[in-house]
Amino acid sequence: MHWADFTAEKLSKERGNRQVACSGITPSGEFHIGHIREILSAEMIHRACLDAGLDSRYIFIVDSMDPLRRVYPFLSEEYEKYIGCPLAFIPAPNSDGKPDPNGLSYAEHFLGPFLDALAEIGVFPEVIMNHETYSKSQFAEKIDSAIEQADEIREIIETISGRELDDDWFPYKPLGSDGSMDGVTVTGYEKPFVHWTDRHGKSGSADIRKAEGKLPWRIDWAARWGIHGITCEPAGKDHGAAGGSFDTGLPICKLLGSEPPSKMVYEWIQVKGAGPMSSSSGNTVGPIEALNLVPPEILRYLIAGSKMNRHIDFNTGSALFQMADEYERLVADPPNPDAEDLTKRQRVAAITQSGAMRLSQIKRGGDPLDSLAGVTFRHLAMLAQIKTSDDDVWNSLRNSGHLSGEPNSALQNRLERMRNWIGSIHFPEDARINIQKVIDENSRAQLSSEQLSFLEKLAVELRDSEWSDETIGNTIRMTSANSGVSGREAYIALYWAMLGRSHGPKASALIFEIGKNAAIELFSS
RNA sequence: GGGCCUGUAGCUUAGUCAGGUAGAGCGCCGGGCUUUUAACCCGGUGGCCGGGGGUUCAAAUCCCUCCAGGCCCGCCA
Repeated sequence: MHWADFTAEKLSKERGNRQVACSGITPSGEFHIGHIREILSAEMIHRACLDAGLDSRYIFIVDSMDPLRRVYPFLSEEYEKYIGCPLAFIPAPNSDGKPDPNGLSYAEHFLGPFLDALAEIGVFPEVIMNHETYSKSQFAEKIDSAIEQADEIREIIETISGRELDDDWFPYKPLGSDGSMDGVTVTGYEKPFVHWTDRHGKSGSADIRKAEGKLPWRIDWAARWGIHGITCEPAGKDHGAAGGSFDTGLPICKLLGSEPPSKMVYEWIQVKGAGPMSSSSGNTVGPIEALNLVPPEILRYLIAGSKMNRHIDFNTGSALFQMADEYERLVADPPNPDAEDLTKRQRVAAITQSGAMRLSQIKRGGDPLDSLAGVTFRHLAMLAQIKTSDDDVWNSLRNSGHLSGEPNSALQNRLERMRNWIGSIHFPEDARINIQKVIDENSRAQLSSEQLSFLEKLAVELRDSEWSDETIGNTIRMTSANSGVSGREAYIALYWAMLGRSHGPKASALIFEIGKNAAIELFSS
């Protein structure tokens, strides 16, 4: 069974009909591909719950109340003064990394493009800005409860995480006079006010019914489970470590009077750049960038097709061919769990694969066949490189029998992404078609004298040839017959001459794209 | 130091939770398509399931142990 369906079944038994799946991310900077797993793990479980007939919601909590922790490399020094301030209350950086007082908040700034990317992969969460949950007083009861039971919570955190808390530790962090929660000391509590003095010597009171402070992370997380009735929240492996925030969250959530979701941990996505630059610069791949290269259903399949506890190598190099082709193959020839002659294992595998395919669809319940491009990624990569216009690509596919009529949106989408990919540093070099200007020494060494004379003759014949795919093909055949080289040898010679390899895409189409003068120059060189 | 995960064919892996004769894709090899779209079709090669021990009629699967690799653990989501 697919992990999402398995989880849905488990949730149904444990928590009944009403389910709330949740993701949570701090918008401290650009979102990256790893966040896609956070989102999709929960969203796919949500979909599986719906498919199982459960009443399910999917919420995405944006940790907008979290403070800016440090001045990140993409920020200017001016952000120094905002350290410790909630991301919802400070200005977003402009293109120079300077605070832009007229723009969006820091949190919104980074969230917007991410939500756009999510829409492209068919994810439409209920977005909850955590600072609003604070300002709408929804945290108040939990905060009061946490303060009243501060000793118990301290005990839980110290015992389970093995961490020693300071003597002045308090389960609520008020904002000081400058809006920062750094350097603020709690001096007392009179419901609903937490009294404080800050590092500037000023004192004041934070109303727990407003966004004037927040719970520390470990308590915040535990509290929100209860506030939103969350039944499932897959967490990154960093939370999953023994004594981590998941482990302390479970008892704290109960202490605050709610039932926590059961622990669920997903592995991380690692970016192994195929391009030479990514290893040195170490830059991450953003979801928007990823979507420019990878068709959305295939990005979903990356997550759906991997078990939660396995790390994923996000590879925009040659592995992308493999992943895309695997998806294509599955859609074209779907596994049939009902087939008679399957062993138990094969049946389980078939069910799992069907689930992965179902969950990979952009639209829930969408027909996988609608996402069938009908061409392998590798083949499309070749055509995209030798055909400059999309119409020529479609024509070529019609000629080869891959396409009848007009391309569907999935195929158009694939080609668009493919062109982006080819234009990027991520496209694998060995798939790149580099047409030689002259026959290099290495290629020449591969060729017999007959083959070389064939090329010379071809150059002459082409001079008077009409410039069409078909005519060029005929000219090749005619010339090879006249030169006494076999068809096979002739083509091999052409590929060595054009590409420096023994194989390649259809030669006549390639010569057509090279153009008459360049081709003649090449073959007579 | 604490903990998690992984180790199955040359490569990527399914199957491990619910034990029942090791599956797939890629690659490779051979053949076909009346002489090449990196296409397509057919067939084939290939694995003491990391090592060892235990439980069982039966172990890739459960238990113990060892080896190897990856990762997480600063109130930091």
